[in-house]
Parts: sequence; C-alpha cells; structure tokens
Amino acid sequence: MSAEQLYTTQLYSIGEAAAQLGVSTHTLRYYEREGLLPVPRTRGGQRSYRQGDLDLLRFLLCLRATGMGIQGLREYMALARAGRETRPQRRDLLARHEAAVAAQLAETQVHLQAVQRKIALYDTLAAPLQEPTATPLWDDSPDDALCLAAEQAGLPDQTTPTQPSPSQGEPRA
Amino acid sequence: MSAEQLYTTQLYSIGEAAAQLGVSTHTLRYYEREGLLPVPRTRGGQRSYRQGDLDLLRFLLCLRATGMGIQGLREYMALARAGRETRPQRRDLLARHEAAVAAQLAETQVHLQAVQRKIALYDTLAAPLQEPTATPLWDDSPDDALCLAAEQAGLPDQTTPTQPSPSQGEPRA
DNA sequence: CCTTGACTTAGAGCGCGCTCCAAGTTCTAA
DNA sequence: TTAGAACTTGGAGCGCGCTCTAAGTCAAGG
Repeated sequence: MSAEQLYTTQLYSIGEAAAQLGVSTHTLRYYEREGLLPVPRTRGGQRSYRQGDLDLLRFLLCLRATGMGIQGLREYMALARAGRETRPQRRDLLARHEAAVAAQLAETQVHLQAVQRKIALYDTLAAPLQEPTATPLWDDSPDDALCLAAEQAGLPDQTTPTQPSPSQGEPRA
Repeated sequence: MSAEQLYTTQLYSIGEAAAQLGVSTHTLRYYEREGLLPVPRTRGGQRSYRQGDLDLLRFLLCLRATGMGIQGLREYMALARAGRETRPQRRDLLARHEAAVAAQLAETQVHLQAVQRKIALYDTLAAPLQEPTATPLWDDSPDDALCLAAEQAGLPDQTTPTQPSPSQGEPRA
C-alpha cells in the first residue's frame, strides 16, 4: 500500500467488484440492465467499476437487504442521477423505507415470539416426565392443536373480523 | 355468547376461515394442496375448518411471517401428524428456525443502520444553508457517491476478499 | 323451487430476483 | 504468439408463493 495508491483511482473488473460486494457477476449485470447504475467500460467494452460505483452499490445492497425492491432502487437512483436538488426527495424515500422496515421488523418480532412460546411449550411438555406429581399435562387432540387458550391470547390478531357473527352453533355438517 | 358455545365445536367455511386468518381462500386451498393440513369436508365436499385447524393455521402463519418456506411448514406438519413422539424433532425444527430468524433480524438491523446514517447525512447536508460559517460542505462527484469514508467504516462487510491483491495500480483502461 | 353467492377442481399465470446458457470477444500471463 | 480465463450480449429458465380463471357444484333465503 504505497502513498500514491491513496490518489489512485482504482478500477475493478466485474469479477473483482462481485467478490468485494459478495454478490454474483450475474447480479451486477442484472442491476445495470435494470437501470440502477450505468457502469463505465474499458476500450474493449468490459465493465470497469470505480471506487464510487462500489460504494454506491454497497449502499444499494443495504437497501436490498432491508427489503427494498428493484423498483425502489431504481427510483432512488433516478433521483440521485437527477442531481443534488433531489436530495430532499431521496431523504424522504429513504425515510419512508426506514419506517416500513422498522414496522416490518417489529411485526416479525411479534410473530417470532409466538414461535418462541411454542418452543417453550414443547419444553414444558417434555420436562415433567421426571416429576410425577402436580403436572397439568393437558394434551392436544390432533396431537398438535396445542395452540391453547393461553397461547392464543398472545398470538397477533390476524385482522378482519368481517361479519360480527356469521351464524350460531353448527352452520355446516 | 351462551355457555354452550364453549362446548360447541364451531365449524367454518373456507371464506370464514380466510377472513379470520387474514388470508385469501386461494391461499388456504394452496396450503392444503401443498400438503400442510388436510381439511375435513361437509357431505357436499366443502371445506369445514374446525377451531383447532384455525389455531394451527394461525401458528403456521406465524412461521410464514417469520420467513419459513412452505417446505419448512410441510416438514413441521409431517412431524406433527406423526404423533407426539416427534415433539422433540418439532421443537428442534422450531428452535433452528428461531435462531435463523434472530440472526436475520440482527443483520437487517445492521443494514437498516446504514440507511439511517444515510438519512442523517442528507439532513446534515441540508441544514447548514442558514449557517454560513464553519460548514465542511464536502460534496460528492456523481452527486451521490456520498458514501464517504466515515460512512463506509460503518457499513457491514460484504464478505469474500477472494484474492488478497488482484493487481496493483490501474489494471484496466 | 329458484336464485344467488359461496364453494369445488385442475391448471395456467404472475411478479420477483436472480441464475444460467450459448456463442462470441477481450484480457493476461507464459 | 497463444492458451485459457474472464469477460460480453440477448434471452431463456427457475423457485417461490401465491393469484387467478373456467366450468361446474352446493347451500341458504325468499
């Protein structure tokens, strides 16, 4: 690493870029085709990624990793290419995405808790074999309808109650 | 809600089930086709979901919501149908899933932080317009190569350094 | 009984994000 | 100079999880 390398505008082949970013060359070409980032070429026509291209791609991969779709990336990059006047829009786009991800994250955690409770339930069902006394030992009929009342109370509500009361008793044979 | 309803084995049409679970009837039929859950039928051949079926589906939807694939659900249900001897396996399957989700969640949060830093960067770039003195105001060349050194330092490493040094200086024109 | 709407099936279609192929070109190291 | 690796393109293919269509059947209210 000599001092002049600090001033060197390093260029990278698509293979090198892919390796650095941890994606396939296919993916990088795909992103370009999708209009995310025009990549400069060598005289021979081969892609030549500059450091800045890699940095930008790294950020785009963060957006992908947080669930933004290709269309979202395309919008972001369209704004970026349009110049610095679009910075507020870009900020807002990111802020909206951030909010969506945070919400999604929270919801996933709720669902994850249900899974964790189920694991705990399996544990309590397995443990009392050594303790012959005072074990509730309620069991489940089709062996796995062990979504017991206690457990269900904690389950996230799956929206839409629709009709308040479709009908009473046994509506269907 | 009369007392006998507590003892009533309520049955639900696919439409009612879908509404309660917050999914489409298409999805419920799809799940059955995929072998997740055989649903009892009326004399006429229409699906008739029992409470336990709904409870189980609710749990399966938690697994889906945390990213488990249909194949995973199938495995879980195959174990469940096999009887209570498979509880340890089911527990392990869930525990593995739980670990994977937790890891994924953590990674998403890291990537999300990069997005948040970018938003903050846009904010600092926008604010100093009223402050004429001592503003760094470094700007970015292709307008959005604003993944500056400081920011990159915080970016998650995208794996695979492959060759330690592909070549020095300007390998490509 | 009859209408109406919800249900049934098999199977096709879709949006997404890659992933791969074939045939040809460029680059690099010996 | 030349072999072989890495690159180029357009376009096809894939796995996933639904989503929809068509043509017909069932069930509940009037």
